[in-house]
Order: sequence, then C-alpha cells, then structure tokens
Amino acid sequence: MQSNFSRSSVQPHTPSISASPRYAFIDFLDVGRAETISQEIANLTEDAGQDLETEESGEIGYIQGTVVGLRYYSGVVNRGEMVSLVREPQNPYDRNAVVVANVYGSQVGHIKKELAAAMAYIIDNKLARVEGIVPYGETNKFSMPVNLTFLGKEENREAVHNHMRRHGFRLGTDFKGGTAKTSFGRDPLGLLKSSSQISAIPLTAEELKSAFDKLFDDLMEDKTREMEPAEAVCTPLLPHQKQALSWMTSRENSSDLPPFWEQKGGLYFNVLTNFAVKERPEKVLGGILADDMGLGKTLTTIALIVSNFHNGKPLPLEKCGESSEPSTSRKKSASKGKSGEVSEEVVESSPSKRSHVDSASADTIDKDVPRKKAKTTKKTSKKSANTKEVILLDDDDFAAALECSSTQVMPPKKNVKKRSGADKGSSAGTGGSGARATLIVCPLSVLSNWLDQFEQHMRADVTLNVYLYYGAERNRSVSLLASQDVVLTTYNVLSSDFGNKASSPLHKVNWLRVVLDEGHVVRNPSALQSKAVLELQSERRWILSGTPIQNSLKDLYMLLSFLKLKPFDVKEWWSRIIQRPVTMGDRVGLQNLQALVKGITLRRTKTSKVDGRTVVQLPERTVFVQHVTLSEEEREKYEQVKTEGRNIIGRYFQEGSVMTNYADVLAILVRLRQYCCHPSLVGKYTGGDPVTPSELRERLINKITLVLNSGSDEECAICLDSLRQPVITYCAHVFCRPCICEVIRSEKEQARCPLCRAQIKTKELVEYPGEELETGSVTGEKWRSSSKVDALMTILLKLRNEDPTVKSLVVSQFTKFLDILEVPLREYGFSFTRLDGSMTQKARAKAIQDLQDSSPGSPTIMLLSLKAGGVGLNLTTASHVFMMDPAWNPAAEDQCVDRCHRLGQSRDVVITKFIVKDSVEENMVKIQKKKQELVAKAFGTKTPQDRKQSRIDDIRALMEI
DNA sequence: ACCGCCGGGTGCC
DNA sequence: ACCGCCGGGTGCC
Repeated sequence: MQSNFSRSSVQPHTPSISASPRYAFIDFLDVGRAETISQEIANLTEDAGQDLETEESGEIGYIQGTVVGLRYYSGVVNRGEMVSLVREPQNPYDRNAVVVANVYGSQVGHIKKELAAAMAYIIDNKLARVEGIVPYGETNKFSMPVNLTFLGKEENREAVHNHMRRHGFRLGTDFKGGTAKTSFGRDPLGLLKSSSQISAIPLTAEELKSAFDKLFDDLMEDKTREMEPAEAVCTPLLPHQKQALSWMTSRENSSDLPPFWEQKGGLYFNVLTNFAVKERPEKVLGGILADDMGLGKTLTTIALIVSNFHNGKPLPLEKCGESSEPSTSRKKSASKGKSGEVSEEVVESSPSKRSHVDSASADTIDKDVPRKKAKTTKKTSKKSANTKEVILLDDDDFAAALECSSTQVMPPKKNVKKRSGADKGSSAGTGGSGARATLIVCPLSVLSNWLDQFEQHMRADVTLNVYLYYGAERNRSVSLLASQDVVLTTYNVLSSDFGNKASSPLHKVNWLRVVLDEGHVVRNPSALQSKAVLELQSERRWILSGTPIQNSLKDLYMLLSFLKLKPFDVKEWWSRIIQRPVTMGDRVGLQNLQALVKGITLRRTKTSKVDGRTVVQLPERTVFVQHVTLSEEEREKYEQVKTEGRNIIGRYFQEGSVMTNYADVLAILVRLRQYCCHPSLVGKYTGGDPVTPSELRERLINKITLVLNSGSDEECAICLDSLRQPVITYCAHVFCRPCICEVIRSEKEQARCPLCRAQIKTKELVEYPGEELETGSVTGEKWRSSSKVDALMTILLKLRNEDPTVKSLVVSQFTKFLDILEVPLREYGFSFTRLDGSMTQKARAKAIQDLQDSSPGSPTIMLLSLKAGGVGLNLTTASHVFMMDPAWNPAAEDQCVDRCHRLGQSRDVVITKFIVKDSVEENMVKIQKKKQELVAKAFGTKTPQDRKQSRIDDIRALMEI
C-alpha cells in the first residue's frame, strides 16, 4: 500500500513537446552521435519533456518545517536523511495535505497543516519542487523537524517567496549558513549535502566527460575468478567467459545484502545513501553484463542458465542419450509444419532415468524437480507424437527459417527441443523456490541468433526446453511457460501482451531469471515497452548490452529500475542522489555513481586483458577510401541538381526557415547523395508551390517516401522509436500515426507540430502509401551503369580472380541501389544474397545462413542495407566490406563492419569506402571528421541553439553555400 | 505529549 | 461563574 503510493508519486511525467533549455551535461554526452537532424530534434524534445522538473531548477529558498503524525506510520528516517514530499489532494481531512515519505517509500508522516496549506499551492502549480532533509530528532515519537528546500525556475522565485509570506512563512535564502546546511551526522560520503554547497571544486565538463567515458571501464577487479560451465555446454568457454560466468553466478547466488547495504542493530543501512529501513532490502540478484560486442555475451548467458540453477548447481536436464542409455525410449514425430518442412523430432525420455549431467547436484536440488520435470516431458511428448502440434513456432515463415537453419547447419543435433504441448495445470518444472524458467527478451533481429546459439553450444544428448514465445499462435498457458527451461520472446511481443490488459502470461509467471538482451533498447521510462519490462516478476534479472549508456546518464536509471536496485529504482532518489549531483559536477556524486556501476556491472572491451593477453584477438582491420570520379554526363546532371537544390536551400537561409523546411532540405541532400551512386535512384523533383490539395498530397507522399527510403534511419520525434504507421504532416514532418494523433488529441485545437510548431490537424495527416509508389523506379528502364557501380565491379572481379573464396558485404543506405547492383552481379556470375529491412524474418535468416555457409558454390556477396538487422548479426564468413555511400552516422558504419569483424573472423578485414570526388559525399566525410575531432577535444556546454546552428552550418558546408 | 489544546467541573482559604 | 483555575482526555492530515 505504502509502496504503491510512493510509486505513484514518482510516475514519470508525460513528455511534453515544448522547447526548453537542456542541461549542459546531457548535451556534451550527446555530441558523439552525429545523426539526422530530426533525430537531434527528437533528442531535444525528449530531454525537454522529461527534465523540466528535475533539471533546470535552482534553489529558491529554504525553511524548517515540522513532520507530524509519525506515530501513525511505520516509515523510519535517520538523521540527515532525505525525505520526499508528496501532495495528497485526496486526503479527506485536508486537501492541502503533503505526505512525507522516506527513501524506501514508506510514509513517515505529514507536513503540519499550516505549512502544508502554503506549500500545496506552490507544488500544485509547479512553481517549485520541495525537497526535504530531516536534520535531527528522528527518534521523536510524534513529530520531527524537516529542512525544506524549494527548487524551481528563477522566474518563479518572487511568486514563491510572496506566497509563502502571505501564509506567514519566510523563506531563507542564505544557503551557506541557513538551515539547509543542518548537520549531516552519519554522512561519510557527504552526499546528503544540499547541492548548493559543493564540497570541493566542482568537476569541469572535461573531467566529467572523461569520468563518464571511463564509467564502464576497468570493472575487472575482483572479477577474475573463473568457473567451468556445466557439462551440458559443449562449447569450451574462453577465459574471459569463464570469468563472466563465475561473476554472474556469484551475483545470482549471493545471499548477501544488496550492494551498499549493511545490517546494523535491528536496521538495514545503505552505506551509499545513509538510509535505514526495518525490512531487509530485497536482494538484487543479477546485474549488467556490458561486454563489448563479440565477446560472447550470449554464450556466457547460456552457460549461466545451464550451470546455475540454484547455488551453483547445474539446471537438471533430461538426457536424451542416443546411445548411452538403453532404457531410453525414443519416439520420432516427423510431422509437417504448415510450411511443409519437416519439423525436428521430439525425444521422450522415461521418467525413471535422469540426466547424468546434473547428477552431481541431483541430491541437493529440490527433489521434486526431476520427477515433475520428467512427467511433464512425457506428457508433452505424447502430445507431440500425436502429430497434432509439434512445432511451437507459430510464425510459419519464421519457423521455416529456423528449420532451414537447424537442418542445414547441424542436422544431427536435437538438443534444443521446441515443444508446444499445452499441459495446463501442471506445476511441473518448478524448483523449490517455485521458479524454473529463464525468460529472454530480445529484439527480433537476434531471436534466431539465440536459437542458433542454443543449438550450437548445448550438447547434442541433452534436452533443454526452449519455448519460442512469438507469433500469433503462441501458447499462452502460464503453466507451460513456467515449466520451460528457457522462454524466448521479443520486446514487441512482451509489450503488446502487456498492452492488452486482458492477460499477459509472461507477467503471470514467476521467472527464475529474466534476461534483457540488448537491454539498452529499453531506455525511455515512459514507453510501454519499459513498463512491460519493469512489471515482470523474477528472482534474478540481467541486462546484456554492449552500450549500456547510449545517450546520457538517464539511460542508466531505466536499467537500475529494472534491476530493482533500491532506492535508485525510484526517479526522485535517482535524481537527488546521483543524477543531479553528478550533473552539477559534484565529485562525491560521481564517486557514488562509479561505485554503483562497479557493483553491478561486468564490462570487458575487445582490448581488455585477461592474464596479460587481450580478451579477443581479432584480425586486422584496414580501411581504404576509394575515390570515384563521375563521368562527364553524370557530373553535368549532378551539378544541375546541386544548383537547383542550392537555390532552394539558399532561399530558406534567407528566410531563416531552414529548420522548418527540414524535410525539403533532407530531400535535396538525399537526391544529391543518390546521384553520387546512380542516377536511377533519384525520384522526380517534387518542389514548387502546390496549387491543389491533391498536388500537395502527392508532394507529401513523395516526401515521406523519400524520407523513409533515404537510409537516414529516421525515428519518430515523439516516441523516439522506429516509425510505426508513418504519416507526414502538412508541414512535412514524419511521425508515427499513434504518436502524433495523441499529441493532437491532448492539445486539441492548439495542436502544433512538435518539430516546427506549425498548426496540425488529424485529417491533414498523409499516410505512407507503401513500397509500391516509390519514386525513381528502376524497373522498366533499361539498366545502365554508373561510375560508382563500375568502380565496385572492377574491385569485385579483381578480388574474385585473386581468391574466389573471399566473401564480401556490399553496404548501401539505399535499398534501390542494392536493386541496381543485383544486375551486374548476376551478369558477371556472382552468387549473392541480400539483407534489407523489408525482408521477413524467414528471408533474413536464410540470407544470413547462405552467406555463412562456406561450401563451394555458396554466395560470396551479401547486399546489405545499412540499417537492416541492427546489432548482433553474425556475418563472419565475409572479410571485405564495401561501403557504397557515406552515412551521416559513422557509428552506423562501424556497427556494420563489426558484423564481420568479430569473434569467429579468421581473415583480416578490409573495408572499402566509396566516395565521389567533389560531391556532398566528400563534404559529409569532412564534417564527420570535424565532428570526431570536436568530440575528442571534450568541449563543454552546448545549447540546443548551438546545436541547431551547427546543423545549419553542416547544411551550408554540404551545399557549399 | 515530561507538551498545548479543548471542554467539563468547579468556585474563599 | 458572562470569569479563572484545575485536571482528565486527548492528540496528523
């Protein structure tokens, strides 16, 4: 009840779209990301929306107040502790009531009514926030003092002071000697100090940035013990993976108090925050595995699942011995899926026989486990034998893709058993604690990777029950899910289940372990996805992420929230104890942050050392820039388009309307970049003032198509996610339909475009018509080459001559360009595959499979769309990468290269970047370089205006205006 | 709360 | 006795 209450008090605010200054700290952390303009605007709105409250307020005044009614509540508070003050307008005795709660969320009392009456108006009207610290008197039975600090915008200072004075309260402002400074008895870290009194010299922006960069570095100490995985894992672990396994196991089995908690007397103290509670704080079993890509986070996690069921004992698994166990009865059921492909067999093992894999632990683990487990299996198997429901993969396409992968790559392996039995009502599989299953949530793009990896790393004669909870026909039986060893699902499935309030089976299961793969994708706490993730019930929680902090310190909040690392899972405390002090340059705050991260994170980079050797020895990686000179004809056309574009953009500059005409500017730049690749890419020109509504409509459709196909990886500026049901406004900005409709709904007649503040209406939104209406159709025209295509083909042919086994990735941001490249590749007899965003999972899996196949005659080239697939793809058979066009975001290019330059790559990797001389492409590269230098210099504050200016400067430079 | 406040009991010393 | 004083009951908002 009380915790419910405190939770509601820290509900994140609905992001508002008003422009507002941002914090310097956030700004310079963002600098590394050179992305599209709209993304940057999106970032602005994101930060503005979320931090209006916490981040732009200064101290307005302080006063000492009284907390009363202590005897009615259980919340305890110590000398020097922070308390939160929450309005309670529904209080039947006083609608001005202000509740005082301690950091643990327990109510301590109320603010005395006279003061509450004065404060209520100020809080309700957001003139200021009020933070409280209890200076002494914590043992009082009936009331205690509290030092209140009012924080708010400078412009509200007068109003706050006047209002308080009208109620007979005089706010102090002398923070150096005032009550705000009241003694902090037990405060070894000094973190309870009011932020106005910075103990030492504040950190400079430079120091802060470097500290931040290093936040996740060198988290190796005391994490060097190694642990062997259970026998059921057939892949030998590398030393660093054994260390991770050991660390993760100890994090899961620790019966210690959570990090930073100590027991003193009858109370539990948090040494970091000095808070004390009566109840033993919930254990935090888990943490963040933040190893670099390619270090084997997946394998390590599989090893953890299999090796640490309870207390370091392996997960009891059936052995489906092909030979060693004579008593094994074995049934095959080769039924067919709808796709017509043969499903894997399902193996039944008799209940009396148990896997030898877990024999060592059989005695110590809850005796119920093996028996029940075996029973379940038998039932399931019988059902399966009925041929009724053999494949649990409900998405036929995807199922087919997986079939293909399992039959082609490792035909004999049957260790990952996918079952579909619906043995409802069975409590099978639950251990003593009631939880057996591990839930893995991942982006769709790495789903198949997880299944492949389970197949690869599990011994063939052991059955690990893995249920893929995906697709329309997914089995929603809670008992079925709970009885699995592993349930695999995607963030989308999880949040759509969660959104349909009716029932979310995943939220009804008590998981042994929940693993968030690529956990950084959940970072906006107000997104449904985040809520869905936070509501999962689990004993242990893990986040896997190569980049745990993507944009700013705030990202970490979401992760701590998921891990339930109290009190940082509540926004107010996270802000007061960590984010605000660090942002303010407080050294102690930073120390605390570092300690926090260190306690729960393991991170190794490709260059981290284990026993003096780097963790991973990757082959060399060399980058060549291949300059391309346009033919005379191409150059003529290019210059013509450039002049047109420059005129238009020049006019925007004169009008000062570059940002409001962003879509046009982007369109022009895209057209130029397309010309650099191939003239057929370019759609027809859509400028000029529209006359009729249908012309306007057509123009908008052209624009949205251009934006969506520009390869600039547009995000919706409202939800910051990839565009869903994209629509374009009359002011030519693109959003998800649900997002922009929500804005219009809430702002009613006043609704304005979040990006340019133009008036918008629901009926004026124009839908994206889909791929069919794309501009610049390639088909129909007679195929012709271009200078860049010729340059690529020349190199590819030379490469094939030298070594026909070499495989290459040909990467472009324009899928249309990939279409064009297919023609000469076919003509010259190259066998190739293709991977782009429009492909189904089945097709993607097959494309990857084909490329990874190294038998003679297998494809040697993959045409790859830059934004396809995201991270996690494994394309290690390829050792050459051709970047056909420069990306706005160099990180996207690196990521692409990392798909082959990773663990498992045996050859040196050669990267060739094609750049057209004297063109936007060359200018883009220059700007990229300049940006990287700036980042390296760790510059200080940068306002959104500066940022916008630098964007405008970029456009100038690109267009040579 | 070893207080303040309220309201009933009481009323020379 | 329309007061003062005493002492018991009571007590967040």
